Amino acid sequence: MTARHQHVAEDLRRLIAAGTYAEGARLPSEARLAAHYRVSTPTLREALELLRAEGLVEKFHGRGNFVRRPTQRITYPSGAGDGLHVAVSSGELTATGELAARLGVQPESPVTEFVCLTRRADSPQSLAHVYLPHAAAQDAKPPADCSPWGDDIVLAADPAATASTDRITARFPTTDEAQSLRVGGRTPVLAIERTFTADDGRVVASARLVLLGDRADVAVITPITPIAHTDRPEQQGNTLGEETRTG
Amino acid sequence: MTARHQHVAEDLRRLIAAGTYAEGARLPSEARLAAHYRVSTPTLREALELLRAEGLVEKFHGRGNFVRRPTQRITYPSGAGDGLHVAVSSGELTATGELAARLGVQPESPVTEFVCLTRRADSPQSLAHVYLPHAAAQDAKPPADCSPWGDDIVLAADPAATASTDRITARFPTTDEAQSLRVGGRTPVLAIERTFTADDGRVVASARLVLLGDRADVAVITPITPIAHTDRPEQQGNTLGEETRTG
DNA sequence: CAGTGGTCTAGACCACGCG
DNA sequence: GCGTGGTCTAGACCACTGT
Repeated sequence: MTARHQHVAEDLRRLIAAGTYAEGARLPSEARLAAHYRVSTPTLREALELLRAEGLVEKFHGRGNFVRRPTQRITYPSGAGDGLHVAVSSGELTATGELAARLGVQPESPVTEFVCLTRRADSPQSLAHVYLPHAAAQDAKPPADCSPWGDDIVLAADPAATASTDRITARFPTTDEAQSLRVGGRTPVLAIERTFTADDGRVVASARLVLLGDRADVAVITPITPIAHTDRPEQQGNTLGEETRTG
Repeated sequence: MTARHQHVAEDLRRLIAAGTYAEGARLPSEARLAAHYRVSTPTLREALELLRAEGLVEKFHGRGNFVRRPTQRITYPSGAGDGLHVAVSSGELTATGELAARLGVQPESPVTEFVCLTRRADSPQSLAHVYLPHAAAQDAKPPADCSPWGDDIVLAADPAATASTDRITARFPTTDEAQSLRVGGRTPVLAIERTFTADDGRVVASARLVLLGDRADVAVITPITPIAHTDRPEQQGNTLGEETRTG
């Protein structure tokens, strides 16, 4: 814990908190910082990596390290806050095995994909991929304004959707996700696999939401069912196969 | 993307998947691996760091790198799976500002803390801290067997608890959490701040759950309320102040 | 004690961004 | 072209583990 890079990170945190390095400002170059703290460049980079993972700084190749603007946390699903801008794009693809299984359609079926990238003041906040069976997506077009999670798209395409099942986990972003969200590959994200179902259990749509761990929350209210804890796990549906590895 | 350490990591992944390095087996020492791949030790360590973050290997200072046993994912809240062992300990402390605010008690009030560490086959799976106002915890003692999330403890202490509000995010573990869960500080975890409430809205207990991102899921079923997305965020309670920074 | 990982150095060379 | 970050090297020394 008395590692050099920890000390450097600590000092930089202090300076950022004190406002010496203001929000949005560029930090001195890594070479300068390394000279100032009398550490080698890898050590200094390690310190910056810590700050980046904490969401305090943002790096840009060829430009420098910048103090990230403090961001209010967004709370899902209420989507708290103004100033959110959602950019939606759409495309066609054919369902591969996993997606087809989730949607309950034949593999190779045509599927419409909507991608919702939410920003606040140019800072990416969340990324949502919504998958609709082609048939349902007939009259669905990318709305100019929609919720960050694409719920509107699903409801517009198929109002029969009455519930969603979320499977939430924490992981690192894929390369694409990291690029879209403008973070490094080592910033933890909240990943939500969402399945929209109708009353009869039919799957209406599937979505994958990726939120930045340091900018987003998910809020959930659960009724407490005093179930004996020694039960076998048959209480609520999770018929997806158990995974063994994180890929 | 053709970085040396990526190539090394890829090859090691392949060897692990192929069973050349079996589950639980020790990998060759970092020096040997570095020599074999003709890279420097920092580069090789970078590759191992990737695998560790993915949950494929586990490092032990002075002993070596080991292939981690594949672990089934636990799905919360059903707690799917047998073979879970929950160790419970308890203690007393006085509520500091944040905790007192969550529990709705005066700062410096006495609070009973329960810590539940869940393991499967000696592998830590989750860590739960449950906080009960001292008064309610009178007749609550650490049960020999309880749910991994400590729900039982809360219900035993105060059966009035009827709902819980969860605030879920993704982050890195604190030093303590990393130690308890036997992972590095750079493995993403799912952190859940849980508030138990009674019908009248009174806060009964508060809990902090930490799950390993690569070993756990949270499953949530939500009814869809077709709320206009342009609403102001007044729909569901989140009276906690908005945070601006991840600490 | 010997072997292992943990951390660090003082450079080097390459790739990107911007003027 | 110049300054920036991205990656890598070939060592060094320290701390921990087990015999």
